[in-house]
Amino acid sequence: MPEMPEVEIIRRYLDQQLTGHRIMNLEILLPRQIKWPTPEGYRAMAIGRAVEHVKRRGKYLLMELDNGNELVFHLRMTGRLVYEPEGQSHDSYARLLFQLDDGSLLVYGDTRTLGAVYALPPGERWRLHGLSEMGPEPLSADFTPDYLLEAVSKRRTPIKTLLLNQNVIGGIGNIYADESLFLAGIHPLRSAMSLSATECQRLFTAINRVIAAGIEDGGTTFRDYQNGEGKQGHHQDHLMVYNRKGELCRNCGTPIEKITVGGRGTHFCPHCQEAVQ
DNA sequence: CTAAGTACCTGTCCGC
DNA sequence: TGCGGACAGGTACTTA
Repeated sequence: MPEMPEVEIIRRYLDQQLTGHRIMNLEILLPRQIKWPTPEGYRAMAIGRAVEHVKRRGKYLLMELDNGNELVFHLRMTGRLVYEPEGQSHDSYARLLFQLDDGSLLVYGDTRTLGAVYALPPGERWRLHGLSEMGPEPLSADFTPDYLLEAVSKRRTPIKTLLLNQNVIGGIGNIYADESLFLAGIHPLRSAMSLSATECQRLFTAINRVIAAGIEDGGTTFRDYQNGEGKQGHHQDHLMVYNRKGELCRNCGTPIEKITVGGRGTHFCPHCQEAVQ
């Protein structure tokens, strides 16, 4: 469900609420959500530890503990992390309950149970290839027009598919990929290597603008996404193409089209996004 | 190596 | 109204 902006919104709130608090107990309602180590090993690594920081890398949330261990969460499609000051879960799909030292509760909920939860000792991030091999993320110093140009130049895959490849760029998901390509005026089926330097520069700017706007608006909520307070985002009110099939382009009035690219639903304006070359 | 297909799950929506 | 199939903010694994 959440892409980088949504995870960042969750991170900011949890960092504020959890920092300095100690995990007193952990109730594991669905053991298979814990991918590493075993559920028992996970409990041993988490219980009794205080949270020092909540960080993020791409779509991963990283809770750094006072013994150097990290609790890692990837929410995939329907995962959510909600902080409950009153200590009461309101999630009918709660999978993990972290009881904190002040009686509050951190609830990991996940309808489709596709999310992945890990606990890592220091230096063990290599176990998570999705994390250790992730490319630079939008709005970071490593993500530059030159980097994008280089990444694009080697690949024949559709540009939309490349944007979703986390090893190339970390954090972009289906919504923000479609929105970025619209803003850059590039058709999602264009071969990555066919982009000119100018188009690459436009795409670079578009990605950063779209991701920043998503964060400013508190994320995008269609169905499942909620922030650390259990509230919705607002960016769905500002989308140009995503989930707007048949509706009129806000720029030119042409109906938005939906196709499949790399197995993912893909929305674009056939007028504003130039044809495939 | 890249690419495509499949698997993991449950809920919702659309068309018949 | 009821049913079946397609589809959903994602990634990892297998096969070609």
